[in-house]
Amino acid sequence: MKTPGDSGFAFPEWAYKPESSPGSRQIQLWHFILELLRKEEYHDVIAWQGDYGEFVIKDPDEVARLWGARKCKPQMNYDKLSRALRYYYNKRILHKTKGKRFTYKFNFNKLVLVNYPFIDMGSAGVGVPQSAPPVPTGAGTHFRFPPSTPSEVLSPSSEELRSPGVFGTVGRRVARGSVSDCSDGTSVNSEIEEGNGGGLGEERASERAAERAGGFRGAIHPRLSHEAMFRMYGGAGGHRAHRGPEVSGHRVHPEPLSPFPASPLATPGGSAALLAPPPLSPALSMTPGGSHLPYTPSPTLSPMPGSIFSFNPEDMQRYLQAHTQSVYNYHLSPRAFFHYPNIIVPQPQRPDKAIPGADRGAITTQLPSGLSGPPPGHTHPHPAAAAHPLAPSDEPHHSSSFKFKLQPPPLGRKQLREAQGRQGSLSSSSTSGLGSSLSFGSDLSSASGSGLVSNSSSSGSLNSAGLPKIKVEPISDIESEEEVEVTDISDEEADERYEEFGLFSGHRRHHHHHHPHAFKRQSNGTAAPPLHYDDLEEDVFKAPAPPPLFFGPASSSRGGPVVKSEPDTPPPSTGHSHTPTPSHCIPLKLRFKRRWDQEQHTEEAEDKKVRGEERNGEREEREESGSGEGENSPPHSHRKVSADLHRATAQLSLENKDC
DNA sequence: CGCGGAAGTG
DNA sequence: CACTTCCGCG
Repeated sequence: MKTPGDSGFAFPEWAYKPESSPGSRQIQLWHFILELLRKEEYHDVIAWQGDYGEFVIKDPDEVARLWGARKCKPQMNYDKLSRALRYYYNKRILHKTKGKRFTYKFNFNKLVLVNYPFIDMGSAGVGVPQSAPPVPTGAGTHFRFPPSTPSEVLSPSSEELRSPGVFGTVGRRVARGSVSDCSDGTSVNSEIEEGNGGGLGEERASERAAERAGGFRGAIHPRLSHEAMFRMYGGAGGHRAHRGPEVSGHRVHPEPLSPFPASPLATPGGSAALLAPPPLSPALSMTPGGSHLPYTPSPTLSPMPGSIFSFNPEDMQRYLQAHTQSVYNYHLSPRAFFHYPNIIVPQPQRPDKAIPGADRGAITTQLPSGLSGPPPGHTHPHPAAAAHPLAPSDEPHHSSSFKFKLQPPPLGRKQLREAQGRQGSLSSSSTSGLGSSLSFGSDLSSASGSGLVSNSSSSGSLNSAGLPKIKVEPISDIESEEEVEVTDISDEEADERYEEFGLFSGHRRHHHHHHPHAFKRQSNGTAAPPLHYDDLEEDVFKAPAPPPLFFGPASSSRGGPVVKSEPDTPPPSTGHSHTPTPSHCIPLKLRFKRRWDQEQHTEEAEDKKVRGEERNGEREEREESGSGEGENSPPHSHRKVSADLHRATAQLSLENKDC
């Protein structure tokens, strides 16, 4: 079988954005890896494979060599390179895919999440660079998706691209070998050329690929096209890896897993449809086969000159839905959803007997009938091992599953309700306690915002503004906790998922300084999966969710946004839901935190390390204070986060000076 | 092979 | 800071 990577998609271009920030430094390894991944020429050396964001270094020595060349470190070897990669674990940029040699997985979110609309929206106010105004472009049908970085992204020499027209340059950026060499033109480049025999610019290659894939390119502005966002490489299908075939025994996912696959559901004119393999959402990567709705939103172009992307609400809905499932499947903290305004979280389903002994439970997702999403309620009975990518022989002991409890949304229900109440409620299954549903009011974004959690599950639909809603059904009535069984999702996955939502993760700080016990990463992780919920937690909480500013009043006007709260929730206020209750922030942070901590204390291990790094940003001080005001002043954190992400995403410096 | 500490580098 | 180098451990 060929590796999915062949047909891989690439990261969105903006992911590569150099944005040489003030200290734009040298090229970073992850960036370099990304570069290699995006070039077809290197598919024999390194390629996307496996789950979303997962890539395999098919030829470690070669990769090391290339890296060494790039950095002018002739002594580089895989051992060293891998050490560097390992440092990324703590940074959460990468994960190791256990059981698969030379296989790592990007934590794409870390890198790019920032670019998500939600985030931007939210952060926009705060200082996200480039972000466009928080107002929805269209009447409410689209999400605004200002790339955090200007569209020019991709190419190294930003100047070139920077032309006012922004778009104009598409063609040009090309050549500059991204993988450039130490001395100009020589070493690495040459290698590159060798590989592709002609050296098409990276871009070019992509473009071609894109065209092949859908041929839609022309329709849209080049820069803004889907492709731009989610650049994909048409896979050359026939590659065969020279290095062990064993790599992926049987991958369930046909596709390449690169992080931002095109949307399957692309709009009619859209291209995505053309891509054969249904892309997985980044967030979903791990979800048991079939149980989740794989979906990646496909941004469409917005008319705005500033290159703003818009997401189709439906798409978003699907996307979110998918995320939601992931969350539940992988026991992500509900907090994750805080970042998504007006979303209703779908409820996870228990594994059921459907899968005897099998691994993970699949979750069924239901979309609100009104939505165009995926078929409601379809469940996939066979999420089992067979389907799971990792399941196979690689991991014999997959069976080991551990239980963890999902924490229902925080307790502050009252508060929550109140907060949310205004948002409208739909409710669906209500659970008593909160179950699972959260609704996000808005979040991080505005400083003033208040994050909301609704206890109840609500149904989702798009609100007038176009926000997607996801519904979550409560698994159990239990108020506070749910038990779910998950199979070995070891930290990796957990982390990952976690991170996916962790828009702002990155700086985590802990109150408790260190724990006596250090947890180490275990290899098959059944045992102690270190989860890093804290990150999210912190981040999430730090940023109080502001009211759904997204659309401003106007949008709300439409029918009521919809975030519904559970039946319990009293205030059905219909109509305009989003109430800006800025002051309303609920200091959920801790609440969640504690709970999750219990389960996740494993994380602490990392804390040690991370802590060191992140300790810097400690200004967390009174997070706990129940007072809501804390929430009001999130700007800093946001800003910081954004900056971080940006930074992360940014530095693509291709050029390298002489050694 | 993979991990991560420790020291060193620019 | 982001590695690079070295290394012991599993």
